[in-house]
Amino acid sequence: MEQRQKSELTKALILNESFKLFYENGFKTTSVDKIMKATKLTKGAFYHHYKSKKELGVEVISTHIQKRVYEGMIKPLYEEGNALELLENTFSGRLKSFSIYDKAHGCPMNNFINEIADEEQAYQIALKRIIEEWKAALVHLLERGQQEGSIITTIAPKAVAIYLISAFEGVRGIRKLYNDDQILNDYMSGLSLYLTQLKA
Amino acid sequence: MEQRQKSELTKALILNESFKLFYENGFKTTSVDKIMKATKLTKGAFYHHYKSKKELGVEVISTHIQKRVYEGMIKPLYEEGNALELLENTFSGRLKSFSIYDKAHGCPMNNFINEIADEEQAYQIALKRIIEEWKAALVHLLERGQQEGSIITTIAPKAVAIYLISAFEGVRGIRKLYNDDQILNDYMSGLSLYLTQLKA
DNA sequence: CATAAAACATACTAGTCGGTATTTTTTTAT
DNA sequence: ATAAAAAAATACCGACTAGTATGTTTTATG
Repeated sequence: MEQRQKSELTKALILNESFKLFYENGFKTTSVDKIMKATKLTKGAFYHHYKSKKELGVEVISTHIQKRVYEGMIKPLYEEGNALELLENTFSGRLKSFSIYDKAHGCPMNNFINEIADEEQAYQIALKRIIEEWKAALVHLLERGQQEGSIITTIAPKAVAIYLISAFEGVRGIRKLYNDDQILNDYMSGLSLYLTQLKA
Repeated sequence: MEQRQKSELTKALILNESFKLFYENGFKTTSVDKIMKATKLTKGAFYHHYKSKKELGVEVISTHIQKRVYEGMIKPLYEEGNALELLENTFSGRLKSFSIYDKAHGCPMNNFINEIADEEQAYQIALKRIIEEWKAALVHLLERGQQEGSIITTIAPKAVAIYLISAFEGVRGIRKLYNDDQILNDYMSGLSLYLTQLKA
């Protein structure tokens, strides 16, 4: 196989396996050994491609996690249609699409934020970038709704955006404590209510 | 000193120091050694009072953290006065009261939830108890508001309660990514707006 | 085909982890 | 005073940690 291609394939393998392990067991307690055991490669291979575990952590965030949030929560916001319906469909729809596995382990981004964001600026910056991208998409959509007359103009889009993101990330954590979806249903009722009140 | 008193003092010391370290550095990466170094006692003393680190973790949650949430977010909800004002004062007031230290490290409960709730049922149960107590207080207050005619009766108190808790815990995490309070101000605007829309 | 570089493997370090076994010190009850 | 029990200290275990040093194999290029 071509060298460059092989290298990229290996890095992708490491990224995939480490994301999975970070998601299931947390960042700190997932050792480089465990990751490389999952890839069926060795530690030598790891330190050939990454200079440290920290570098891997940042890359997992800025590629894998960023992409995941973008696909699930940001991209749908740029579609056409009624702004409030789009919001409800995106937030509720995402929750409904989660598997038991996803529900039990919460949001990968939120897990990172709460586990390591206060320990290393590099993580902080990479995570902040995702939130900012998400916030920008929400603000854009809310402003569009206001311009189109479907959303009341008395609200500050930025404030609503932060409140929406906060509640979503919050409930993703809280769901971990329960063994059923009641809490998610309550959240979705709460969300629906909130959005209704934004209707012009 | 009386034996029983001394024992309780030592346990309290261990609880205090471990809470602080868990809060600052996380549960998993805070070792028993580090905790006991902070107490200026030894590992032998620790395992005399606790049978495992897990037992300590559960006790930190069900005493220290439970009490902290109760004092800051639950107890104030049972005071007299307009329900919506009480809600705004409690949620916003709490955020405003946080020190830089508190803001940088997020919510101790939320940190535990996101770090270890999916790994051990004992933690899950202890944490769930806090959320349930909080939720019950919110539901109680919202129902009172409805009865008194200050809150619209078209909303489901349980759903609003979960949405309020989720957003609060969510923003406590997200704040970690920033070095200023802008995000908290946005959250508080969003909250204020939300509560206004519940007004009868 | 030779040579260099990239990709990966092996073996190791010094330190940390939760937990245990054993001993010493302190306190309490008689 | 003394024996029993509680509190705490000391020393240790095997497993694990991030990272390094030094090999070997594979691939690209002259």
